[in-house]
Amino acid sequence: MAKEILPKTWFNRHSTEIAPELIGCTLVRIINGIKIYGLIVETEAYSKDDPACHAYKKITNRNKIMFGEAGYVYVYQIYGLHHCFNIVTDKKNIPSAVLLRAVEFQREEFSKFSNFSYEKFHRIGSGPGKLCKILQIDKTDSEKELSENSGLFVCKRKLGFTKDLDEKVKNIVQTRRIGITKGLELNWRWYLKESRSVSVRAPEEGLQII
DNA sequence: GGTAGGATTACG
DNA sequence: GTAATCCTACCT
Repeated sequence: MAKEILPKTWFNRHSTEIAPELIGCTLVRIINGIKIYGLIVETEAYSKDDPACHAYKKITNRNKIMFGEAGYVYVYQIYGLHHCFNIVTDKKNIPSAVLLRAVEFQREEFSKFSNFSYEKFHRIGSGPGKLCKILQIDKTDSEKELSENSGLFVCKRKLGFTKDLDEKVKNIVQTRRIGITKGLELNWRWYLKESRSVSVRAPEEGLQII
């Protein structure tokens, strides 16, 4: 399992650069002192000048964290029911973030969840709301810094990840974002094609690949 | 002070 | 296809 923590400075770039690079990295959530590891398999980028971005129009109390420095957490509630987990990217005053849309758990992680068997719940992290639910992420986590201390951080890809992808003839699909009404022309979603935990697959899967 | 609608999910 | 469910942003 990956253990090298990505420093805050790693996120200090455009969200469209970060989002595909986060595929294959590991989100680590600490609950009651226990580390739960989820492989990041689907992300979306949001940025300045992007009509789908919550910070498109102006700074508000909700979105202000996106205007700050990279490596912080932005969580918001949607449809009154679900939470979405984002990592703030890019330089200060350039509002942008990457939405984590799906994580995949190895079979052994399931012993850390009570009442969730691998057989029935292997897609328990396949959706932005679902991954927040299983990892107990909510608005109280918003504006925290990614760190061991805050119980939320990201580890870099394991050695050989990109090489493995090359051998499988590229395996990251780039396609349209989900659930938005504006900015649909931007293909700012990326997912790991081979993952069983992708939330929504693109009909054109296999055409646009990295 | 009121309200439209949303970066979703689960179920039929 | 659509109900569930509530906060935020934006309007008066």
